[in-house]
Amino acid sequence: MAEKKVSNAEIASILFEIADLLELKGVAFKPRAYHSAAQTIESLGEDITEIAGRGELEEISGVGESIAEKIRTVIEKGNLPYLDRLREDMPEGVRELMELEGIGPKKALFLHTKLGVSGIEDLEAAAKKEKVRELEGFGETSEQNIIDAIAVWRERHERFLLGYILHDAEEIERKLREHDAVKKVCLAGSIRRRRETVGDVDILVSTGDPEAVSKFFCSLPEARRVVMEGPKRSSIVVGENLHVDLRVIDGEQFGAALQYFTGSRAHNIKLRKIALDHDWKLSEYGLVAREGGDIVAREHEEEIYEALGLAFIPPELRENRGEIEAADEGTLPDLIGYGEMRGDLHAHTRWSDGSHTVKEMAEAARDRGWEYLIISDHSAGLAIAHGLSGDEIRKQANEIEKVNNKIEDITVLHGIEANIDKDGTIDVKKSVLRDLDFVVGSVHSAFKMTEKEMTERVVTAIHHEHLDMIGHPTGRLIQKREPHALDLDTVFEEAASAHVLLEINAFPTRFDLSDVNCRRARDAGVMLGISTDAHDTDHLRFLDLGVAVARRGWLEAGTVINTRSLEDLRAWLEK
DNA sequence: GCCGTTTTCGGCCCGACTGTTTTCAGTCG
Repeated sequence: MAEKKVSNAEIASILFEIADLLELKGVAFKPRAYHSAAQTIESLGEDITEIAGRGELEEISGVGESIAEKIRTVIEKGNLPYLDRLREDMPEGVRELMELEGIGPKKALFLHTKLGVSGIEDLEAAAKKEKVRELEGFGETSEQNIIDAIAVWRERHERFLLGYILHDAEEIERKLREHDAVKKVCLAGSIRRRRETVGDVDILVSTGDPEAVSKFFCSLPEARRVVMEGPKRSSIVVGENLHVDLRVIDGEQFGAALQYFTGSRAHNIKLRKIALDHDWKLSEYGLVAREGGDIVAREHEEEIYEALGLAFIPPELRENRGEIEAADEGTLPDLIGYGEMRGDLHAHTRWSDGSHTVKEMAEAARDRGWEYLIISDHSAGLAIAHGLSGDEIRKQANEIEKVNNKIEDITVLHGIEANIDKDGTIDVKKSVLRDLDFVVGSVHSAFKMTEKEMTERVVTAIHHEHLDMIGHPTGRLIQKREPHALDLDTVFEEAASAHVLLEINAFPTRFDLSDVNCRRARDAGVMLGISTDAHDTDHLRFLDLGVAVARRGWLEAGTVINTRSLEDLRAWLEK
């Protein structure tokens, strides 16, 4: 009987809960320790069970003797008596109150003690009965704020997918840039770091006329609602309840503000500690001497990193995943650039479930300046997507040849996205595959297998003589479907030795491999390919999102096959 | 509970805002 493996997310969630419960109890400092350990583990590139197996838990930053012991207990026993005891001490539902904006541990406990509320539903009823305003330290306003916070809590529980909002955010940024009174403008926050999901959008501007710019911002046609409008800070709601905040920054402090608002929090905290070592302090207003307040750096972000003795850290790396240490040692990767892609490896047409013809897709790819486009429609096994039979694949070859004869400045290659069946076989005959330029194999069915079975399935496909790339290797859909059980270390090892590519699928719902898995793959010597999985000419723009994932995964151009010319791509595939 | 080119003990990131207060605690990013 297979033992259930504890995931990093589960361990992180347990540590987050301990942090919250300790905070509710009023314990000092420990909550921060648990919180910090949880954050690190949440974004760890390796399975924590593996690390525990090697006895190296305490090498994880923020994990010491005590937390390591608790992690081991969870892995071995599946539960944690320490957490159970904490839960007994703290009435159910109190922690839930902390999910509300404006409610922290103190207020949560106070509301529970005074009103007997346990949980958000209870609190809402009490607030509507005007019970909250009677409490010491509360008033009518804070009661209304609680009611509003509950409405927000109900409405926006999810984050937004980067790929679906980046374009709109950049449009707003562009409009601001074109405004006469705007001197500098830049996206900040998680969108600048290109996290796969984004909570809200932060835009920084410097201007000589804050009021005019704020007014312009709040009257943008995209603004469905103005949350607040002021000279320092304004906030609007666009699209499906996405909050966009504008912050007006003094031009001399722009670099410091940009650094600060780009985050991540964990990254910034570490930087501030380094600043302290120099007897400086770092804030959104600048890097300044603790005594006397002399300014060390503030106008440009680069100057702040330089002053701290660090190489400049690209925003995509600022997650406190070792980038500060690498910047200190001069070992940061020379990240793949957004302009380095030469073509797309995976796109669909009307032959299967795409919405454009081969010619239309080719022209759109050419207009992006690419050298090649691989058309890889679905195979017959995916009936729902009108997958192609062997005959149809041969007919498609004729069409592709015609398009190549007609269009200049781009080469269309003929590929297929074939299904990897349950037993690891590819659902297209070798006699057909042999004539194709590129073969992607993807799992599209029977996701619920054991890790062992799924790993065998994928590894069998990797060793198929015609297979070139595994498409969306883990099958996850962000915020929708968990990755299927798969031993990635084995997959990486086999892909590297079999000379098979793993895909970074840049479709906004996928981002598969993910940033942390890219980094693991790189470390295992795997060659990766970035592709859009476009089903529409407009989707070709997703390629840059894939580059963002790759950058967050510390990848250099050399480990991404489609930074290479068509000639070099073909040479690699020949091997 | 973690961590260490000033520490194995004594610190632990910074500043602003909000709502409720005559000086501040709590919360947020």
